[in-house]
Amino acid sequence: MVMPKKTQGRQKVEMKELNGNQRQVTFSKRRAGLFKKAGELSVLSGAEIAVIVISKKDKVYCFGHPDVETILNRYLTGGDDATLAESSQKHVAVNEFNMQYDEAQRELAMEKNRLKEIEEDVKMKKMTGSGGFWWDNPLDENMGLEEMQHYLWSLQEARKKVAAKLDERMSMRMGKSSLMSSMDVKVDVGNNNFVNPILNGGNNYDGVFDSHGYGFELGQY
Amino acid sequence: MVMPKKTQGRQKVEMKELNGNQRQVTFSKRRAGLFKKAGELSVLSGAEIAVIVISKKDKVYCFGHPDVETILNRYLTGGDDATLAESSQKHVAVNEFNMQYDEAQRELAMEKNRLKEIEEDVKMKKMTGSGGFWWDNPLDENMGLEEMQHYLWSLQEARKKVAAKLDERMSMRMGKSSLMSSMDVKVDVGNNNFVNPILNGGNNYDGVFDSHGYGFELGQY
DNA sequence: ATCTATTAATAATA
DNA sequence: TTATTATTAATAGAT
Repeated sequence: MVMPKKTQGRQKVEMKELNGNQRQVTFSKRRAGLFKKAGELSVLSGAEIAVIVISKKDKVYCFGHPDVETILNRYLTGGDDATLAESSQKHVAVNEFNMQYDEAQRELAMEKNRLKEIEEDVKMKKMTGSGGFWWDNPLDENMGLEEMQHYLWSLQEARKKVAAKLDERMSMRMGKSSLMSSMDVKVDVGNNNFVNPILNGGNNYDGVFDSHGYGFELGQY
Repeated sequence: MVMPKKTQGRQKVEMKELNGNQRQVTFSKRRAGLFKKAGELSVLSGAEIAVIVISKKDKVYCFGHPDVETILNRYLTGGDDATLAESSQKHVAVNEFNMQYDEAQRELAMEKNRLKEIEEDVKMKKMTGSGGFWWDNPLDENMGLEEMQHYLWSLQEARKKVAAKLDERMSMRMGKSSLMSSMDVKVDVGNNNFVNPILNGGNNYDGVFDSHGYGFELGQY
């Protein structure tokens, strides 16, 4: 006797923004999962971790071990006994990483497009069966490839130049940036009403998180 | 013929602090997993998420969408910040693109291998000095640099604002300021001696400093 | 909130 | 570090 399956089980999910109830449910489930993962990583590796999630409705949920504030402080100042100078260096470097990362994005996109063209070119040439492979053809028909090679080489050179100039410019500009300007920022902490401690969902992990006393959330979704 | 199992497969792991190499490996793997989860949750639910991880050796790793600073600011102020929003909004689009970075990274790796094969077959062809292509134009890289510089500046400003507010918060909580004085510290950017920020994988992507799409790492574990 | 059938993450291994 | 693969863990869909 064959019992019909009770559910289809987990289905593969596209990584695109969900809507309506599905988004709500997924948000809750995965947020819980994320906090659990953070807690586990913290325990297993002894690392300090803070996770801040702000829903589309501006509700704030967060996890932190030992607690969010401490970690943010360490993040902003660069660690235990680090000076701000050091931390600033780190931040600048981090930003450099990000920028180079963004650049890499463009490169990636371009390379992928380039490849696609090449692939199609190859496919077409092969299908025509004009005798020999496409890369044995005269130069004019190889232009795509030539460009590609040149492009790859250029990319390498450009990367080096950008890295060098970026470093150079940062030294010049950032060296004299006004740090005090931010002191004018108005601080408004009046509307921070912390509420109930986290308890990431009703899963069996409450014990661990609660006993450690880390994690809490602000409001509800 | 029965082949002995190659591995025992994943084993359930006790939730206690690991040591030595095992901790190192687990930290890397799970940290990557955590960042990936954060990115997925961000995409699926449209939430803004920041994850900060500080290893036992005080190395800072973080993930943020749209970026850490913006989220910390929102967390600390409990509201939207027009100035911040504006400065980081520009990169939201880029970050959206970053969402698929992990995947794209693998695709790129594969495509690069294919490229290498192709190149192998045309290695003999000479590079004709055709007069240069658009990507050889130095103006392009300069423009990118300007954009990056602006972004860098924005993030720096954002960081300072966040730092000021966090300090206020810490003052309230602990009755003393831990950051205020440090705001005077001179920032020496020219000295950042960052060593090879590991890239994910043995791919040739020197410009990429994070394997999760939208985060970045500081140093090594 | 619960219950499975699946997919996804990852511990062990090479 | 990177790749494989056997398992465990997370979770999508349905109740």
